[in-house]
Amino acid sequence: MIDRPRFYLTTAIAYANSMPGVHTLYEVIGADAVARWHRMQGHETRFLTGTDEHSVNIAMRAAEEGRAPRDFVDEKVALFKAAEASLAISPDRFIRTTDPDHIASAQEMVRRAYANGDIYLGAYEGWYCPSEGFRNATDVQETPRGTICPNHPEVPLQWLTEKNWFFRLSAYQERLERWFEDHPDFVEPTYRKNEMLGFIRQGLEDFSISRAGSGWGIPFPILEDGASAQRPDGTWHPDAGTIYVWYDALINYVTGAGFPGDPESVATWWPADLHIIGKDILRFHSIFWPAMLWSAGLEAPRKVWAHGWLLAAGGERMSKSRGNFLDPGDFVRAFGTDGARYIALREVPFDRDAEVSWDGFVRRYNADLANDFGNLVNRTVSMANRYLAGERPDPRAEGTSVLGTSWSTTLAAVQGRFDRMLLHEVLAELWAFVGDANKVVEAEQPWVIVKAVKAGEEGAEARLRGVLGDLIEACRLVALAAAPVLPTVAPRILAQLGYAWAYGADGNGGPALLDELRWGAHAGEPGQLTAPEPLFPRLEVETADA
RNA sequence: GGCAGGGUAGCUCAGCGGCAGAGCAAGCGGCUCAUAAUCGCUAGGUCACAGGUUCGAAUCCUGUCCCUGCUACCA
Repeated sequence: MIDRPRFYLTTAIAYANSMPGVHTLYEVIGADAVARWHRMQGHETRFLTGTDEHSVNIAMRAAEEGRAPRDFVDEKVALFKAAEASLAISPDRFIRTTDPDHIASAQEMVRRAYANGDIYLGAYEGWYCPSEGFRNATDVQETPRGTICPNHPEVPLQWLTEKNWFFRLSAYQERLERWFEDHPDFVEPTYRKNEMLGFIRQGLEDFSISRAGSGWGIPFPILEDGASAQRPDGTWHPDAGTIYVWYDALINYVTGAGFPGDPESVATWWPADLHIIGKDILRFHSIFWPAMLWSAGLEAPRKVWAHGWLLAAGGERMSKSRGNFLDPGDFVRAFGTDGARYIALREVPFDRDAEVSWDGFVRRYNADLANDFGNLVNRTVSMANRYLAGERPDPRAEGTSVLGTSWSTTLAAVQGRFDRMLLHEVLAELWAFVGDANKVVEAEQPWVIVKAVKAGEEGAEARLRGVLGDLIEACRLVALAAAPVLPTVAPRILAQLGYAWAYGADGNGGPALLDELRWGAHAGEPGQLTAPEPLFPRLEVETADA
């Protein structure tokens, strides 16, 4: 048990069938910023992300390359981990659905649902592609030659019936409606919640949770007669089939909390505070998932947040097959770890889709990071070095400083936006304050004051120290408040200002962030600034590529 | 088809009965601490289209045209 607030958040697990794109990592970047925001506040935080590795599709892709599925997904997982490392993503656990504890977890969830009477044998029917398995009715195409699957147009589809286990979702209809009513913030943004409510009210059907055969998946733990499918030698009976990939995938969130082997950990970490997911899988997370949990005697998560998407020019969804794929390697090489994170979270509202472009990214980087903030830190450090020999003066008292007054409203707004998951607005608030600081430099003109100091004018020295103290404090506060988004640059800024960095690489271990974010929190402590060093080198405008 | 959301400056968007706004991009000027930076000013709009309600409509109502999302087992 822990004695401080805990926060358990997850991303969706990424489907390990190809290399990651920036549009996929956007969700992880956002979740990482939220995780760091909680860690820096001193909350006991658990941030789970990972990969979804089973399914007929993945087995097929591996077979196309003549490789074993495990070998195939290992390679994809390495690509995801490398891309996340380059973006300073800091999961407390990177979970894979092929992990042994997850396999045990998914099987236990099936057993519990069975014991609760929520699982029964039925027949699943649909269009079956010999290469890809059952296909969604909306994905198949009618042609003169018959019904085909777009990925394998040469092979006619068969209408097949398969004996499967079904989950009694219909039994949870009323409870789900009540849950949505009693927890109006369960799904956000609100318009997404309304879509889900509409779906529930249409009437819920049971869904299949197993597939026949011992393919690439977690062995279904129960035989048709209800007996355990595990054989004396520990292997699983192939006749039991496998757990259908959705029933497998969602369960990673309880595995990550320690289910089922560590009840104390589950008591600490479940229910999750937040699942951050894409809008395309909201139904599974907000309707199927709570029902699955209730069936197993567990609580529903506290919040599901459906974020928007990065769209290419013309509003097209980004994907590798459309050729508008944005490679995370190019992205990080161009903008740096922190620049890439900032741009992604600033250019795309966290609650909506947005069209993005390489030119837009460059403009945003130059305007916000190189010019407004990077240059503010640079000119501030430079002036303190030049005019005060690098000694750090205190800021003026909050009530007597324009910036001190402005900061109190900024901080309140930042907190509110963070708590409502509006990460783009968090940054907009902070950068409005950066603009205030740049205006203060022009209004007070330290280079004029310093001449008055040299002329021995009374009060000039105090004025100079006051202005520079305010500017240094403004830089410290913005760096700290933006640290969840700029985790590697923030410590460098504090170092230039003569402050030690008190937090670990993942944001854990330092003083409570909200104390640090008080105007003048370190007044009276002597400090020495270092030589100025550009943080975000300005980029030349490039023509669109990537 | 049904339900929901949207169409406002070159770009991204805010405003949602009371003088059309912000940021970026563009042009001009100031300043020199700074990363060709920054500060100020300017320009830029049939608020998708047509009708209606109102003293007054980007905002409310009706219709039309576009765009997007949801409408169950690819994940």
